[in-house]
Amino acid sequence: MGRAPCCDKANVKKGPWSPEEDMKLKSYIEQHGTGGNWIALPQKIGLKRCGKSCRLRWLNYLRPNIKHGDFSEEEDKIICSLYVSIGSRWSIIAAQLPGRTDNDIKNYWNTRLKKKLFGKHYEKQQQQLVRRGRKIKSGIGNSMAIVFDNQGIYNNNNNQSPFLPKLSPALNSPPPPPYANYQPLQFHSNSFSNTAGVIDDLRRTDSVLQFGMDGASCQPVTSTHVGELEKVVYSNTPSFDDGLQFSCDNNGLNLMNDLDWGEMSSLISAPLYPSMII
DNA sequence: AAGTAGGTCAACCGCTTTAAT
DNA sequence: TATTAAAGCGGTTGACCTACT
Repeated sequence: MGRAPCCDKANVKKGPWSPEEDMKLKSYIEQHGTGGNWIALPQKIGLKRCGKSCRLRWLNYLRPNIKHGDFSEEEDKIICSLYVSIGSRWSIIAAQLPGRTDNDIKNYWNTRLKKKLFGKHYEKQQQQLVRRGRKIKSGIGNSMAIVFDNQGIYNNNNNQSPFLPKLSPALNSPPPPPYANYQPLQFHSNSFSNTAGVIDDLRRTDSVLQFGMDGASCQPVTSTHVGELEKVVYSNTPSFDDGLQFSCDNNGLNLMNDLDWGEMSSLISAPLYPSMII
């Protein structure tokens, strides 16, 4: 049995809010607050709206100091850098931008910023892939859709976004054997420093990312070492089903546990991410 | 001028998390 | 500690608008 609905669906109004409804909700909340109970609010005011709808309307439109309209260059940068590091956690991103709502930022990202950042080429490729009905694997966390394509590689190297880190020199030259036929992938973080060792087995098992280095078997990764992963990663196994495997250079990783795949994936910068269609 | 395609954004849906009991 | 309901959240939808043919 499903969960009970939060309101009587048959008796609530849906769709756009009228100015009268806005006024009722706004003036009530300004005078009395929400009372800590959105569900009860519409009845008190005499609005035929779901409590959730009232909450959304207030948060996204009616509450004071909401900023609408164009985003500044500075805001763009904040959104992009946060998206790259934490993915689509809009409420967290919105918390860094006073006056902006998560819904606004989400819409802005989906309709404009993504294109601005990734370019038209990326959009077109996505559309073509969908049209061709090819299988797109996008399961890396919830943040970035990664499409594997062993023919038409998307490479943003010559048109790189100012919001993303520069490619490491290694990405501009062919990968060394035995990865000559593999596609370079990139992890990035602000805290790269020295490099040491080689990760030769990196895989996801359930929600835990694991890798082994210098011939050692897979072990879980600690989040404290995430930032130390080296930039260049070569994919050799386009299989998400039983673990995505990479080989890569790394950076002094040794203690490993409790890094979930979402955290890891947030370190992957999609525009630089050549991929393979399976 | 009319029809169509694409873009935008407010609002909804349903799942997850949190808080109260 | 378990259960329940509300709040929070992100993905998706669809109405409206604009640009293009």
